[in-house]
Amino acid sequence: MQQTRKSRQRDAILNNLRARCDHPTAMELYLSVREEIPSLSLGTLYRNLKGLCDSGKIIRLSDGGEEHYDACTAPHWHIKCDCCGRFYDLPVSPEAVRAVPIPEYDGEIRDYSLIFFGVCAHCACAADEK
Amino acid sequence: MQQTRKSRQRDAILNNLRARCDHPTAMELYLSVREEIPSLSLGTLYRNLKGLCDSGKIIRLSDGGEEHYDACTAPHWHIKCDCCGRFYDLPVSPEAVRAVPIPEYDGEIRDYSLIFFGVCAHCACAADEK
DNA sequence: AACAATAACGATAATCGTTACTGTTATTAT
DNA sequence: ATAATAACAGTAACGATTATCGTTATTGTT
Repeated sequence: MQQTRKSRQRDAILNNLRARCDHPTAMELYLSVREEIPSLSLGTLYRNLKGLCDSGKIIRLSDGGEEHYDACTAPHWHIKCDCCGRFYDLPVSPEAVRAVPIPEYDGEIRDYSLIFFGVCAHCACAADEK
Repeated sequence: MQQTRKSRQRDAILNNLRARCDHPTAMELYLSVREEIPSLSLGTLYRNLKGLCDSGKIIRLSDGGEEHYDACTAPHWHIKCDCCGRFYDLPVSPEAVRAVPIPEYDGEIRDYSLIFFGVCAHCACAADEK
């Protein structure tokens, strides 16, 4: 098993991700953490992101292209802008979370991923200006 | 704009996908369609999959790794097995679909993707046998 | 039916996000 | 302090997807 020892790199990665409200890609996070630790290797970033996901400290957001990462593990959903590709938080009440019906299934359902798609306010404005 | 002319390759791809109940990856589909058209190029497959997605004739299922494709466009959800990685249909009633709460959002929500995760019946059985 | 325009093709190279490998460094228990 | 090894930096490899390019096939027009 891994990630038993502490490391400055992993702390910096997790702290950086926790301090931001966007949902950066690995590269965006890499460039940002490099401002603090210029020697950070991309392999180290990916290795730690994987470990942090496995241990449930961060969440991976998938939609075909690059992965995005989120350090907020409280229940909330996301919207991805069809236009700019960014992920945004979509705060939902606990009641809404509970309202998602868990289907009958001849197996075991453990979790789900719910991502909305649309146009963010920023991109909608940009379109109006044309 | 593209995909204005008909093509034997695209028809074969779409028909193949419609005839199956699994949710194949591009490579799985490629190998299958090649049995009908051995000269089919992988580039042609990807180009047509993209076009078919854009025109809404098929659906792309994303979860980090390879993409999976589904020719069923009627509303239904999916479960991905944590164990074998396969996607399965999860038929849901129209009422269940309507039960998903659309959050308030300062932009425009157009669609959503809901994927459940768990263990399929097949993998659960395999685990029991150990 | 022949022709011209070009969408679509097959083959293959390039791209790019991610993972694996290798020798070195840093953490931790003894 | 020492030894064991997790974790690192640097870099090569991987794999799914996309782009390029010369050729083929479809389609509207003579």
